[in-house]
Amino acid sequence: MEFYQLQSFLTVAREGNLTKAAGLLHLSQSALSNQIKSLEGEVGTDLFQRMPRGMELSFAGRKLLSHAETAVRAMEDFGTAARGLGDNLSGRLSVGLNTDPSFLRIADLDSRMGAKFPLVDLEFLPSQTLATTSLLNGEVLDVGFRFGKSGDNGICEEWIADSRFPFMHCYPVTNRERCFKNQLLHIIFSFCCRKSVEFIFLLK
Amino acid sequence: MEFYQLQSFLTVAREGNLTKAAGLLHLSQSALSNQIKSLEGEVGTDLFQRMPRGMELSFAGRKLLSHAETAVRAMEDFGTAARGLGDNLSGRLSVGLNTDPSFLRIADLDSRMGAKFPLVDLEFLPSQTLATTSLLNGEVLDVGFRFGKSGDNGICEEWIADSRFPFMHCYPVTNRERCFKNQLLHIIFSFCCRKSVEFIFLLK
DNA sequence: GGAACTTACGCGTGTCGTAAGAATT
DNA sequence: AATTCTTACGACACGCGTAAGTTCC
Repeated sequence: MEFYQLQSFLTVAREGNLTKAAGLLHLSQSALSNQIKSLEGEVGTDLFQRMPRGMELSFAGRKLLSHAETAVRAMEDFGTAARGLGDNLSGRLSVGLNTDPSFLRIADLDSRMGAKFPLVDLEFLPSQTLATTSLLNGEVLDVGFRFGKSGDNGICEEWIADSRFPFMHCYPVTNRERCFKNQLLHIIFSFCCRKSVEFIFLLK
Repeated sequence: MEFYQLQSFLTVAREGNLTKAAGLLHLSQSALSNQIKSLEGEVGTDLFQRMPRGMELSFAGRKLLSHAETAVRAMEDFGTAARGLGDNLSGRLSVGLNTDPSFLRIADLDSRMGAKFPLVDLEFLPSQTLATTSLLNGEVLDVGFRFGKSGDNGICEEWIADSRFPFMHCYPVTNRERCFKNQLLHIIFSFCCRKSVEFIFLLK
């Protein structure tokens, strides 16, 4: 029984729909379906009733929902506490800009990052929407903006135009070597979350 | 950042010693070392000071300890709540006995299991200590007692002679098909935990 | 030498995504 | 036909253990 399973459980319960939940979690339907099934296996009971129109919490699911919520909140608290004392972060992070920096409010991002993380060196490079993907794959960029979906697999996309932008769920980079950058990206995501822009934040 | 990492963090912090913690968690030194290092990577700071005599919590580690404790407790609460409503468990579980059932207090175990899980069919089979391992591997037994260590890899052993028997940590079976039996084994473990016996409970 | 942790490396399990299947509207 | 969830399957990443390497007592 792992953290990600409980997160998935909550998301599916909240959305009442596996497909939508999978989208929010940046997961395929089948992967999420398997996660839930595996959790149900460990619990020993079904957590959802499979309806023709989606997933509805079962009796056991309703019973366990609050426990799952507190557990997930506690885990997230650990994460934020950890990130809170990471003020000694340092390093370089290359950000690709596909359009006018002022439109992307880069100055704002830069100053807020600089205030909070003086040792972090943000490097901004121009990168056309169509070039961003390959620059990410070539390790030239760590992260970048683009217009519209890329479709490239292995790259995590975040709509920053959507008001319900789930930046709590930006955990695409899991390999150990990138842990450092992961944290910075967490922070950048939280800065970049805004409602009125129609591009995508890319992360390999 | 996953549940097992926080459990490991707590155990190492409590023991102040990676080797001993690895034993309690049924893990190799190196695996645990990697877990801690990976967690430190995500957190962005060292959690321990590596002393010649063991691991000592760093400043950040002390700061995060309480958060980790509440998170782990919350996750465990979820697990116990889940197991609490699993009273409709049913199925068959084969238990190998290497010696006198009365010495193993099998009647006690059986009656308590029967009271709590009337649909669970416990099957007790004789199995010499030396035969138990192969019977487990041959899927004849699901679990069995033996004297002393087996040394067979892929089989999880639990000392039930030790008063500090960590039956909170019996999570060796992870593949999906065995989830059901996993739960029963959890329960059996909690029943079998006693202080004055000198054999080992085997679990493939 | 012994006890501690880290690093290197091959292996296996589990999770992922793609794609096809089943059920319902 | 469209939407939903499940199943099958190949692929890859991650965590594991063994064993060698380092450091300190």
